[in-house]
Amino acid sequence: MTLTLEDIARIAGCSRSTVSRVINGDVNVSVSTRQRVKKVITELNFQPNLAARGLASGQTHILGLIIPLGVVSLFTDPFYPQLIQSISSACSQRDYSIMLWLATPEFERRMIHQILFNGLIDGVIVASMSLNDSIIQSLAESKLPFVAVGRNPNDETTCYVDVDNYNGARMAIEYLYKMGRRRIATIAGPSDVIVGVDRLRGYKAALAELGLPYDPSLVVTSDFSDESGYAAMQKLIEYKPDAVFANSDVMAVAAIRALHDAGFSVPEDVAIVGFDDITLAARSTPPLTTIRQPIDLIGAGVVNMLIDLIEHPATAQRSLVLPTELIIRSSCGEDLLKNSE
Amino acid sequence: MTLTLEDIARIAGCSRSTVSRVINGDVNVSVSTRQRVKKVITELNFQPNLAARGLASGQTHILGLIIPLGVVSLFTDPFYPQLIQSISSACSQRDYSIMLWLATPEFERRMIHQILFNGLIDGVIVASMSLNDSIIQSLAESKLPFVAVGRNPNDETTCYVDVDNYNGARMAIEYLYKMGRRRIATIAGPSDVIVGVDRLRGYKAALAELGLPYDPSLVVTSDFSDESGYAAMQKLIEYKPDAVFANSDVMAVAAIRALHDAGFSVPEDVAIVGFDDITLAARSTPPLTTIRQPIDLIGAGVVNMLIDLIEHPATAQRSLVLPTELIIRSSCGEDLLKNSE
DNA sequence: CTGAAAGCGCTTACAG
DNA sequence: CTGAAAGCGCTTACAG
Repeated sequence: MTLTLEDIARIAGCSRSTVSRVINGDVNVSVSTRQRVKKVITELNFQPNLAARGLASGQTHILGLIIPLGVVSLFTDPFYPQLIQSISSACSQRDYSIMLWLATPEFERRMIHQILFNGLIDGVIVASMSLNDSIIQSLAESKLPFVAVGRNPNDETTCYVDVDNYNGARMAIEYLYKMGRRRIATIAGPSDVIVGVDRLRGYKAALAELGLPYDPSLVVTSDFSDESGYAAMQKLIEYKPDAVFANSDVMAVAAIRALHDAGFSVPEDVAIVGFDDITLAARSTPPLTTIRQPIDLIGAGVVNMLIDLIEHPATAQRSLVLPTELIIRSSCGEDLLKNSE
Repeated sequence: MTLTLEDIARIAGCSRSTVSRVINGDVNVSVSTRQRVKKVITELNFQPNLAARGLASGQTHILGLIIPLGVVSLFTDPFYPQLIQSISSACSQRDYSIMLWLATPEFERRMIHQILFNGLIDGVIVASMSLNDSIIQSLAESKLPFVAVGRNPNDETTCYVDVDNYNGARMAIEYLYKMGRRRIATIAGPSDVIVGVDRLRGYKAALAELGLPYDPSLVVTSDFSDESGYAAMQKLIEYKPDAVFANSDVMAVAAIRALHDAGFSVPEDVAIVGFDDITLAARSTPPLTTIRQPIDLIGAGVVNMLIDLIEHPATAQRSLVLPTELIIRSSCGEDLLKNSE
């Protein structure tokens, strides 16, 4: 039932080698033969068997996508689904398919092995957030091309695509300053999560530039979950910040809830800036001012870089750092500012 | 560098056929040979090449997962990420891998073809929500085993795993009745989405059983998005319902927001029941009473059914309908009830 | 520009 | 219980 190269060759009146050549865009085929073969392929809707192609050529046009789930399921944050979506769409555009591994600790070792040595994957994308990730190490030991979503400051060989978290955080703080806030707190990420570290650096740098004192009691650590955002804000309240920069929109919204529950209002008492610009941000009450991550560009960037790496094995580390953008809504009282200007 | 069966055979002192047999659990291998081979495999951490295995045996141990994204990105609802997670975990347990296709309309035709005829997939799971889905039709025409997440009343051949949406909706309405509500509205799904149709049937059946009149102005259609939940509630307000059963938690939370924004309180003025029991439900203000879908069981059910189908080709339609559960929190005023009892 | 042939790394009758 | 051999459907030097 299923067609093979041989069938197409017979019908087009040529050899299997020639059909293979036109499929793979080899230049050594006469124009007339090429047209004839292409016509047959299209009419019969022929699809080459990828297992056979992979075995013969070593290229499957399949990319692995590994998302370590860690302890807290990061999947409750819409950022990951959107990232998967953007990677999936970029793959389709480049005519690649994707195999997905949600690496829970329990299956991690077995999975890694499967992934690296099953000969089915041309390269892999790892959305690893933490320093010293064992997955990255295993990947590095294999010869498989891979690129990480998110940089790792301790790693000078892994190729990555990242977002400018440092400057994103700076922008947030500078904006809060411009809005008249002076006791600016932050709900930071865990210290082993790189985006959190970078955003905290940006926070501190901005305070220094603006001549604001750095007060450790205004920095509370979280794990990016809604609950920890809520709890962080509760802790912060006693230190009376007039603004909070949260490391994610999910936590920013949780912080707003914590403030409301404690009888404070946003932005009058406390201004809030989030990070990500997920759909939730525009719909919160009040709508959230936030730092947008260009998720579509991350997906496209990482897929293109990986395919490039597969086609032209890299000698040096490659990287792409995408800009963030301040999206002004009303959680910092923009309206008040406009009126006073 | 990468090991092959031949390498293992040489080291273990037997033929490649024998190694293949122990890997595949063939009984025709002596105990001593089996042990010797297994030892070598373990020590060298040998992983058979899946492309070669797929080509030779026709079985790749790879399952396709297709999620049609449709017009509205269903990915903003945490239900899908959780479903992916549960399917992924069930696959790992059964030692299968998964290829993911997020089928946007633009790539749909090409993808379908790729998926069906690339010879790389043993079977597919489709999380299709709509009637007359062209993907299901293409799948049915191919000989590839597949199972759907969600039943299709017009289709008596496709195997599926579903949740008891009909009785879930009934439970919701009966509970609202028990809480003293009599003007019970519903934020329904689109008419071409099956879960919506089933829940609407359950809603109507419950009204009939309880002797409540069916009032079409208390039924508003939505598309499962936050926005449409909000808009639906706004429309409903003029008909003065004292309770609303929303087709998803996302919409239930949006409805609460719409009520608050219009000056009503929940549950005093209007009681709300959602559907899904995503994490958001427990954290809304007030915490949401909802109908829980057993997402983990859906994932395990669909994966096990598909693998079973691959191993024992089915003659008849198979189905699995999982029970839903009423999770009582405070959006219907449970506390009031407790106090009055 | 084209075809015959070898080979990718497995599985699986077949023969013993 | 075990091995030699054919075959899965492709790609890719090689020869012409």
